[in-house]
Amino acid sequence: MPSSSPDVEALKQQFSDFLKRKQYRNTQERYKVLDRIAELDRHFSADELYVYMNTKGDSVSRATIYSTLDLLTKCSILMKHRFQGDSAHFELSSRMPDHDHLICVECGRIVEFRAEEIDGIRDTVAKNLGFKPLTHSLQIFAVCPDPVTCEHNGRD
Amino acid sequence: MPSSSPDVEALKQQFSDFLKRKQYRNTQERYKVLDRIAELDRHFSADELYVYMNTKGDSVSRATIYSTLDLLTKCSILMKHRFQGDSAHFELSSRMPDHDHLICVECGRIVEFRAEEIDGIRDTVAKNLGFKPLTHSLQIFAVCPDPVTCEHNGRD
DNA sequence: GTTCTTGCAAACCCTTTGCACGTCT
DNA sequence: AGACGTGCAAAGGGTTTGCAAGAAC
Repeated sequence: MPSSSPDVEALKQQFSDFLKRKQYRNTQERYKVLDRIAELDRHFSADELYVYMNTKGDSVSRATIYSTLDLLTKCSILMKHRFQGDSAHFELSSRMPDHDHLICVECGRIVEFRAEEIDGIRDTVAKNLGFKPLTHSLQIFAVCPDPVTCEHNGRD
Repeated sequence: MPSSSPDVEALKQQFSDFLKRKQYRNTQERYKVLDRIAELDRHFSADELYVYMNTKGDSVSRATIYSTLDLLTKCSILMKHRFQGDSAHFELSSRMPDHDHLICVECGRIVEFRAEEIDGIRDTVAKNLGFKPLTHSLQIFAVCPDPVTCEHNGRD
C-alpha cells in the first residue's frame, strides 16, 4: 500500500468502535463507503462520492451515502465543510490534520494551508468559554493573484 | 438614533458607490433591504429577513431579498456565514469586526468571540500564498458545558 | 424608449423521509 | 424472528430562474 494513503484499517477500527458503542449495525455498505473515501483521499461532496462509487461498480444508494457520511462525521472520522457553494464537502480528518482553507472570492479557487497557531487559539478560546474544544474550520477569503481571472472589474 | 446602531448612512454610501461602479441601478427595494438589516443588527437568514420586512409592512419579494443579499455580500457590507444548518446566515461586517463563532456540536449553541491574533495570521497566510486578504470566518466546534443537553451519550 | 429590476410561481438542487424489501444480530 | 438498514422515489426546504409588469436611466 502506498505510504501516503490513509491508514484504512485504523479508520475501520475507529468506525467499528463507534458503531458498537452507539449500537448501530455493522453493514457492508458502511465499510464500503469508508473504503472508497479513503481511496479518494481528497475533498468530495456526497454526490461526487455517489458517482465515484457507481463508477467503481458499487451499488450504494444516495440515501445510504448521506446516512453513512453523517455517521462518519459524528465519530470525527470525517470533517464536514460548508464552503460557499450549495453542497457540503467532506474529507478525512486524518488526511491533513487541522489544515484550513483560503478561498478566492473572485474565482472560487481553494488553497489548503496549515497554520499551527490556530490550534492553540482554538483550545484557549474554547476553554475560556467553558467548552471542550474538538476541532475548527478557518476560511480566509482573499483575492487571487491571477490577473486573467481575478483582476477584472466586471459585474461578476 | 441609538449610539450602538450601525452607521446606516455610511453603509448606504458604500452600497451606492458599489452600485454605480458596477452599473447596477439604485432601486428603493435595495436601500430598504439595507435599512431593515441595519435595524435588525444581528445574525439573520434570508427568510428571517423576509418575514421581518413583511411584518414591518414592506412588500419586498424573496427574489429581491436574495438578489440584494448577494449584492451586499459582494461589496463586503454583509458577511455570509454557512453554519451547520440548512440556510445561509448573514450579518453586517461592521457589526462586530472580525469576530468568530464557537458552535456546540451537541446542541447547536453559537457563541461569538473575538480573537485578535487571527487577523495577523489571516494576513500573513494570504500574503505568503500571494493573495490579497479580505476577511475570514473561523468556526470552533466544541462541546457545551451544559450537562443536561450535552453530556449525554445517546444516539443523537 | 430601452434596459434593468421586481414579483410571482415554478423549477432547481441538495438532502431527508416513507415504505417495502433485505440484512444483521 | 425481530429490529434495523437499504434502495427507490417522492417530498422537503432553501435558493434560483423565467416571464410579464413596473421602475430606473
